Amino acid sequence: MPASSAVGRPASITRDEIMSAALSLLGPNRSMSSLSLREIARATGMAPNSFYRHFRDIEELSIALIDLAARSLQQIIREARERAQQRHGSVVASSIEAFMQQLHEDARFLHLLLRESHLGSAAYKQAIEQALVQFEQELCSDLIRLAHHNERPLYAPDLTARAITRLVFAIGASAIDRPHREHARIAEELCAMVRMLLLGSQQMAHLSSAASTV
Amino acid sequence: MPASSAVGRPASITRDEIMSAALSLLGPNRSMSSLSLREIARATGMAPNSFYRHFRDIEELSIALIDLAARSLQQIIREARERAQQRHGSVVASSIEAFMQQLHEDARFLHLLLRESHLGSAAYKQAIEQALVQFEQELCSDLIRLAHHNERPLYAPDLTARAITRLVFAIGASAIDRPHREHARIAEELCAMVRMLLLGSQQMAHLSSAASTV
DNA sequence: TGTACATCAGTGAACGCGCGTTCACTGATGTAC
DNA sequence: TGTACATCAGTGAACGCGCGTTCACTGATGTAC
Repeated sequence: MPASSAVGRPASITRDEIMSAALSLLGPNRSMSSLSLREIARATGMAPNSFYRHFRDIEELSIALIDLAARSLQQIIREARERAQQRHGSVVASSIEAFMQQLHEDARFLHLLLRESHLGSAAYKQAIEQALVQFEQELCSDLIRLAHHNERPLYAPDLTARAITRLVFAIGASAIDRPHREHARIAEELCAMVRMLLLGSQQMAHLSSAASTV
Repeated sequence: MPASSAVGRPASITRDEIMSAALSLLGPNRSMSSLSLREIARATGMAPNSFYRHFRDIEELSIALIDLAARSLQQIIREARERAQQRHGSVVASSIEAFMQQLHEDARFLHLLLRESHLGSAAYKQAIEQALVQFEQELCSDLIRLAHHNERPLYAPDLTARAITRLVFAIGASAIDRPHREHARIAEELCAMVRMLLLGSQQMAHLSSAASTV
């Protein structure tokens, strides 16, 4: 797998094509770790050994897909938040809405991030964990900004952000197996859960500041 | 796999032995879905085809293991709660403590419940989902009892119980990969997160009852 | 512009391996008498 | 108590299969001249 070079025969199969083919094989009952190299080659329409021209092994492909999925979801949620801020709507509600919308439209990307968090090689798990931590951090700075704006401080914003992220991802993961008509209800419940976390975090900040000023 | 009968040669390999062998193969990088029948037979010390005398296939074994793990964890947490009630301690804190203790001692059972929730066959996923729902229900009735005792009602106790269960399981799942020395900190953080949910739920109950009595 | 050439993307054939599953069997056991 | 027998747990050998990986190759392409 040499670095792309100007000399020699140019590639007619692209990394993207292989990644799309792999993605198309995923589904409610198929995880990345259950895909074989030959299966991916078949879906791409190439000879099995051609795989090696593009990726060292399936793990490398998996990690590339995780990165793609994480960037894609992050972008979608970022856009949703910006739209919400412009309309002075609820940032939390519209993020969750965007998240569930994505789940509805095509679960494959989310599948990757939500349901394979704890399988596979150390490197693979680390790639997913890193993506989650990035979500947490982005949410954390949003929460701090929001808390400042509302004049309602939060207790340990990082912890709060992590709780929200993990909860949304956990509930989202189980929502993939539910029929579409339940998704609206699940999104509402998820909003209520996140509201609990935010209200509770505010309450804890209130309690601990009251204790420290006595 | 006939029902156990009084006639004929009695079994010298037991279902339990096979289940233990399978369990012993699990670990941070091995999930049930990655085990082969032959591998399990090897670990049990039997010929591969003997497997069929005890289980129809690996899925049946997986589901039996899920049931065992769920019952075991449920028992441990039930005991922790009873002990806490006798000592008038925090039911939530001691449940989480018992949970993390179990994680520390032997992650295998928890591994099964926490990390394979969304892989494998429909029947397998359903078995895990059912175990989670049972946890939620048990926690829900505990929360209702506790809320009544404190005279601090909760908003949608079932939703609150689900949020707590899913959050604890999600954080627990990622804790398996962390070194032991971090477990105490993670347990504390988990307690804070659960406190957020409970305080927030109380707050929401308060707000909605205030709204309805105006 | 035309041609020779080096590069390297993609391939067909082959390898050895571990897999799930089947078959016919062996022989230990409890039961009937 | 002793013996013949039916049952059935466990097995050895074999099957065909899909797998990851390797090798030597072909031939399309861009570059140098």
